[in-house]
Amino acid sequence: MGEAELVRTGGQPLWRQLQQRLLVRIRAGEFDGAFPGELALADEYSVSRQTVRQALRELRADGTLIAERGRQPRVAAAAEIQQPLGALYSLFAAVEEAGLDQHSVVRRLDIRADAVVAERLSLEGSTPLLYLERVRLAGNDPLAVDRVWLPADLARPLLDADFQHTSLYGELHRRTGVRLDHGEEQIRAVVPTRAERALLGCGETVGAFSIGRLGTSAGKRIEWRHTLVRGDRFALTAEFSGRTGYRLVTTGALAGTR
Amino acid sequence: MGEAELVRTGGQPLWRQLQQRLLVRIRAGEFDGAFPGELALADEYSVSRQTVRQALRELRADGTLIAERGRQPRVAAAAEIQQPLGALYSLFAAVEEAGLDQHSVVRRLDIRADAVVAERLSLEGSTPLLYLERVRLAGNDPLAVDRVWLPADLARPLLDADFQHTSLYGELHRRTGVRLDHGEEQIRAVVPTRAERALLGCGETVGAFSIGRLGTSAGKRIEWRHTLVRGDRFALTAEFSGRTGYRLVTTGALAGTR
DNA sequence: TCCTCGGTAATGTACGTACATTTAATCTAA
DNA sequence: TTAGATTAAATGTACGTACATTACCGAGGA
Repeated sequence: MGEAELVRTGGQPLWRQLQQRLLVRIRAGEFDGAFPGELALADEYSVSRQTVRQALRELRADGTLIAERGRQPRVAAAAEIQQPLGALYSLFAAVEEAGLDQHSVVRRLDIRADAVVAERLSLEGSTPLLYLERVRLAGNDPLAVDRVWLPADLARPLLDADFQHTSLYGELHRRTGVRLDHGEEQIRAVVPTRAERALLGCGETVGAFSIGRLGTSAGKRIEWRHTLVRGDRFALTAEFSGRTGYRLVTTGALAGTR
Repeated sequence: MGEAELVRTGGQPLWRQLQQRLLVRIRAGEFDGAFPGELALADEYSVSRQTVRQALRELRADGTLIAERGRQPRVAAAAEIQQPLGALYSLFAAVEEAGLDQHSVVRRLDIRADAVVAERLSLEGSTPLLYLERVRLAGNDPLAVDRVWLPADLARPLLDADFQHTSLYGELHRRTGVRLDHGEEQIRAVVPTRAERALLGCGETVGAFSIGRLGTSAGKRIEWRHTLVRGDRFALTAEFSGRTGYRLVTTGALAGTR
């Protein structure tokens, strides 16, 4: 609970101390059932309701908490804040939008160790990883080569899944309850090697996006992914302004095979 | 001024009515000199200071207003809302961060007409455009080829500017008062042509980003830009989460010449 | 069984007060 | 003239109160 008293002299305002304490408790899952009301918190921490409201203000604004009149306030489930995430989402949404059939050819699905990838996931070099390698097709033509590594102790239930038509993230969530909530990616422009060109079925004059992605769930590194996307069939489209920042857009991002 | 009294019975809370009135006055430019303090507003509209604070809260959060302790609050000039914008900003910030000298070789700076570009800017095909073509260097090595078209009636004052060391946007703002506030860009992965490779000084196995950008100011299309960036020296790095959305990051995005 | 009517609990709104902290301008004295 | 002290003005923090509004649930009646 809120053992140590809030300090009223310290450099930090009461409401921010309270906010931080609450964040800790939220992340610990203490409030997964029900979040206490403003009055209850004011009582527990011996501060005024206004101070509690100030503490909750940002948490509500950023979606961590959901509170409505008359209702029991609650901690937002990760699912409720889920949004389209990342350049790859943008890619597959574009395929969807273009009305193209979307399926994959699974080239590898096994358990293996890879020291380089393990390190990226903050794991021991010998840790077994589930490895999935697919060629992704839009319509009948190859669009991307996609390779994913997940910790095997988490992802083993995926070993017998059929990834020709199902999405990795959907299957991961269905079978393990885990969902990506954060990630970083690095996008490069490259010239595919001959082997890659063969897989993608494209000529020498076609560039490609090389996208590396580190996905995390609840602060834990869950996924390393590398995707090579044909540059002649896909463009990243973005929109930005001072107010809204940078936002990926899906419209018109996909081209037919030339 | 705030003639009509706020209605205390209506469906809308006092603070929202106040917020809307203030927005109207802000947009009319009434507060361009100085924005009144909370107490002054409370007095003028006969509401409590808390109500005024609630009304101002969102305006401050979204950057419309700037208020700090002790200071005269003010309406944010368009410039102050300016944020790092777009993949190109990300590129040049990365150069800056790497401590590399940044300059350009100006290959063209003239007035010309281009029907294709004019159409993108929603202009007549024969409308004269200012055209600037530069090779941008980081350190001593070419990093990108940058071509910009601006409507000549706006950008003519830039004709005698020296773009070896000054930025287009800075110069545009200084000489015309116009500043980009919104834009769309499309990013492709391509293989540079032989001519482009010569300009960029890179080999056959190097890919490139092809970035097209349409920049607007106050809803008017101001700029069409095309930039070709060496893929071996630059990567787009992004971070995303359900909370924050998609955000470009500059750290570590730039590599030295291999 | 269903439905209405309260009661309860939660947030929303709005008022009030007091004092702390920061900044900028002004005044004063060396 | 300049450095320092004072003052005014602004927001920040924190407390208090009261009542309105909404959602849920349970009890009692038709």
